[in-house]
Amino acid sequence: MITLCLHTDYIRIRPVEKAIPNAEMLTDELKSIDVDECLVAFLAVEDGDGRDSVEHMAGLIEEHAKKVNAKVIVIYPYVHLTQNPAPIADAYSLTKELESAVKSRGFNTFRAPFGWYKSFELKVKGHPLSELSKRVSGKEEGELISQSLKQEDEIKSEFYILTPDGMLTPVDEYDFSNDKDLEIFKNYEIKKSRVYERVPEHIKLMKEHEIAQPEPGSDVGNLKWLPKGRLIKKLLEKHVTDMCIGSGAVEVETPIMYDFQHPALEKYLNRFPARQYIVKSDKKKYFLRFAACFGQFLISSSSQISYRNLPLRMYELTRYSFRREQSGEVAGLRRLRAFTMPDMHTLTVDLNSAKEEFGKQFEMCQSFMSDIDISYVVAFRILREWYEQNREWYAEFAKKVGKPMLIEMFDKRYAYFITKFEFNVVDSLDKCTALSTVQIDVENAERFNISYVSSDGSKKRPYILHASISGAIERDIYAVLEKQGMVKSSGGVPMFPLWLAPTQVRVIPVSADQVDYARGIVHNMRGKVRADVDDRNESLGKRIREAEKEWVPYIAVVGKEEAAKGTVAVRKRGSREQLSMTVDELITEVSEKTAMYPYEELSLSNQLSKRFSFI
RNA sequence: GCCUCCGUAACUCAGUUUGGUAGAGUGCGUCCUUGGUAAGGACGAAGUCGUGGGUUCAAAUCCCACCGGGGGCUCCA
Repeated sequence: MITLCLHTDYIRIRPVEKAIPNAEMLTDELKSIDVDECLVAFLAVEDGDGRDSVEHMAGLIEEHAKKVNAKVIVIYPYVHLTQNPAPIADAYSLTKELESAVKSRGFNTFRAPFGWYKSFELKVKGHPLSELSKRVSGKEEGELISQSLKQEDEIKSEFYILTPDGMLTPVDEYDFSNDKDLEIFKNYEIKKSRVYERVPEHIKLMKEHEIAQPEPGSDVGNLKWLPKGRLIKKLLEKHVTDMCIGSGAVEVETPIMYDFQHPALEKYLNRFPARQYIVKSDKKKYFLRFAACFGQFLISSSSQISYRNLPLRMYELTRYSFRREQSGEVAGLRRLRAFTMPDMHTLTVDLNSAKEEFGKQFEMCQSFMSDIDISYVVAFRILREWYEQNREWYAEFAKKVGKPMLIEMFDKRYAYFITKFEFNVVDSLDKCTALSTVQIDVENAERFNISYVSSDGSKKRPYILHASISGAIERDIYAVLEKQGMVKSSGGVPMFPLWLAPTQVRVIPVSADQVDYARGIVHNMRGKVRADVDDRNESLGKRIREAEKEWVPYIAVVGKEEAAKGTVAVRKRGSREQLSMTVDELITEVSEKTAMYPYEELSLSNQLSKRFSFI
């Protein structure tokens, strides 16, 4: 926002015939303005200006007016002062806001009509303070872009394919005919354009299954989670947390906002390619975390750590991590501004130990991906000289994956890591998205002053691994829904992994006579199996159809016969056969298949007659 | 952030080209039906046509801006 302030003997303003398309209505008081002894403020509102700019500018005008002893202020919208004007609607409303802000500071105000060509005549007093230009910037906070983000353009890297036999082939020479996903991923990374007009599968499914929805009452990329989605998310969160703690991690919880001025944080911020949310508290500015790195590094830095304690793993489930992605980048569950990420950092004695941990965490990631039943493409990003020293080690990974994987080799270390891997998924629109990732960090021990005492009593810097075993939880759900959406559209039977299914067993009484028996079954399953009863007054066929549409893995029908024998007629998802089972057999089957996973109740009534629709 | 498409009942959508103030299916409610493995039947209620402005005798329909969503660019967990 820019003003040119002129202390004048008088000003006369007359709008001429012409106006821009969005000009304001010409009221009588705007048609001719004649003011004596006033401070005229020519005003240009710039792109990015907001309320703060108005307050700030009003303060400056007040200060200046008092100096020159002016009692009357004339605001004259004059876009030509800037090369970077605000959108017209913003400019108009902020112009009016500035007028009222000035008025509320005790001045008489006039305003020239907005959007009209005007002729004016004025006489500027000659004293030294009569002319003054002021600029306040509304951009100072919105545009904090890290160095790393700016550097992205300059990074040079080359792509290869590493096959399980240890062969490294430049991508251009590799034959992709046996691995479609890898080819799509390669093209995606090397940036060829794709044109799709379809809505991705998961966006339809997350609505159909009442999982999550955008919340227009919040910022973009901040979702509302409905009971079924909350349940799935809770189970995934619990599972990855159990895995990390099971691997020996200590669990902590750290603040979600951090001081911009903190020296270590400021530098780290500049090494990470993300935009931040800013929070103001009194005069201080804080940014919302984009990961748990700071919190855990600050803990590590103040802890007393001996080489005997290493490798030291520290874990937190960040609900939430915040990245203020450009609004156009936010999409469905794939990319959010607020997301849940398990973040584990491992301090290791030396690079050998770091490599060993890296390998273990790689296997944890593989195991998680298979738990949610998704296929993935592995990519490694490697500093070239590090690769040269560790060729065989990388070949081992290719063997573990059993499939060719993409290698990106960079000559200059542009970030804090020397190597990392990612597990990427390919979705229904051929988009590729990273889930799990682990990185070996060689910078931040120094930056955050993290050290351990080695066996000879000296202080040493550890190497640090950053690990997100599952990747963002929302993205896991995205990956599951995309995969099942693709199964569905290719004519298969989509389903959730059993341990994630909101309803695992749906009991359907044939007639009202069996409702009590059905409720009894559901009651017996509580705490072990998520079951509900479709006790609505609908036809049997319709209730079965709806259970199928909800992807319920086990549909248990109970009629006269079953009630008499104490059995259920089970229809397993994917087959239309009927299987007669006792209730205990069914409970055992589901419990056994889900024994390796967490269990949570669904927070909806287990009687469908009492449920309502959230959408 | 930029480009682009979209926004009509709780949901999915028709109606917008050629302006004359709304329709269907699903869901919901009431009643009938009391079922044997993917939609039983009848009746009924329900809409600021995303918001605000403009053009017009008249706007869901034409114009502008804004808000929200999808896709593309860019970017990432």
